Amino acid sequence: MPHDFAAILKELHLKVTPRRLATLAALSTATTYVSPEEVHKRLQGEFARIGLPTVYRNLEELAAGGVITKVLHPNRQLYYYFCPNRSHHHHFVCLACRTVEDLECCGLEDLEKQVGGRVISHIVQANGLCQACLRAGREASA
Amino acid sequence: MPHDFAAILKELHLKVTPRRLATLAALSTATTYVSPEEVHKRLQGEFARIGLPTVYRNLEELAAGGVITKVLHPNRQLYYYFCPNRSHHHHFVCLACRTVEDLECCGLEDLEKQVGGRVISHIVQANGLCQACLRAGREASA
DNA sequence: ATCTCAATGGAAACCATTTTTATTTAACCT
DNA sequence: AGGTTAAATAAAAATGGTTTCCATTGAGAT
Ligand SMILES: [Mn+2]
Ligand SMILES: [Mn+2]
Ligand SMILES: [Zn+2]
Ligand SMILES: [Zn+2]
Repeated sequence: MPHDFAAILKELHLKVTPRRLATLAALSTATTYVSPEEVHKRLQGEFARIGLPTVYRNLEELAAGGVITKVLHPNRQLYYYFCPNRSHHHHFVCLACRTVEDLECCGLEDLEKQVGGRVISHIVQANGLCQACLRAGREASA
Repeated sequence: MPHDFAAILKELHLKVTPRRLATLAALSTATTYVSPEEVHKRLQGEFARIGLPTVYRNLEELAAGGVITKVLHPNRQLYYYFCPNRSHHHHFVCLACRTVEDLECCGLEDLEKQVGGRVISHIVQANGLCQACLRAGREASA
C-alpha cells in the first residue's frame, strides 16, 4: 500500500502542495539518506521552477513533524531519510553507500529518567560502514 | 589535583604549545559548553595574536583525541566541553544555560551489536532544560 | 468567484568553518 | 647552546551549506 502523503501533510496542518508531495515521494523511494541539494536536483526534473529554499523549508517542516528523520553526518552536512518504521527507534548510517539500518531503541527512556530537567530532544545515531561496504572495501566518504 | 595538560598533549602526539595549554585551561575551567568563537575571545585576553582557525584546529584535534567532547546543538553550531569523567558516557545539555549533565551509557554496546557492519562513531545526546532553568522559567536559546 | 494567508522563487545575505600560504616555533639531535 | 625539521600558527580569503527577504503565487475556505 502506498503512503497517503496528502493525509500526512494534512495531519501536520501543512497545505498539500505539488512540491511537498513530490518531496515525500522522492524521499520515500530513495534507498538512502539524501541531501537537500539532491532533493532539489530531483525535483528539477518535475518542476520548471523549484527553489532551494523551498526544499530546505519543506524538509525541515517534515522533520519537525516526525515524518522524516535527520541524519547528522560527520561532515556536518544535514541529510534526510524517510523511514517507514513508525515506532520510536534510531539509525545506523553507512558513511560509504548512505544506506540506513534501524536500531531498536535501547534504554533511552532510562536515560531521560536520569535527567534532572526536561528533555526536549535527543539524538542517537551510529555511523560506520555497512556489511556490504565493509566486504567491498569501500571507504567512508566526505 | 590539577590536570597535567602537557602530558595529555604528549600522549596525543601533539606539540605542547602555549595556545593548546591555554585552550585546555579555558575549557576545563568553563562550567558550560563553549563555542570556538568564545574560546577565541578568551584566548585573545592571553595572546596578542591568536587566530580563529588555530582555535578550530586545536579543538578538533582535542576532540578527536577524546580529551574534550563535542556538543551538537540544535542550532547546528558546534560546541565543546571538557568533561573530567573519563569513563564512556554521554550528556544531557541545557539549551538555556549550557550546563552539562552526565548520562550513564545505556545499552549502546547492545546497539552496536545490532549493526551488520562496522561502527566508526556514534552520537548520544539529550537536549533540554536543566532543573534550574526549568524552575526559573528560562527558555531554550538559539 | 472571492478571499486570505500560507507557500514559493529568486536573489542576496549570512556566517560558521575551512583552505591557503608564508612565517614562526616546539621538539629533537648534536 | 646551536642547528634542523616538521608541526603549529596568523592572516586573509574563500567556501558553501543554510537562511533571510520580499514580491508573487496558490491552496483551502466561504
Ligand atoms: Mn528507521
Ligand atoms: Mn560528561
Ligand atoms: Zn554501505
Ligand atoms: Zn540550564
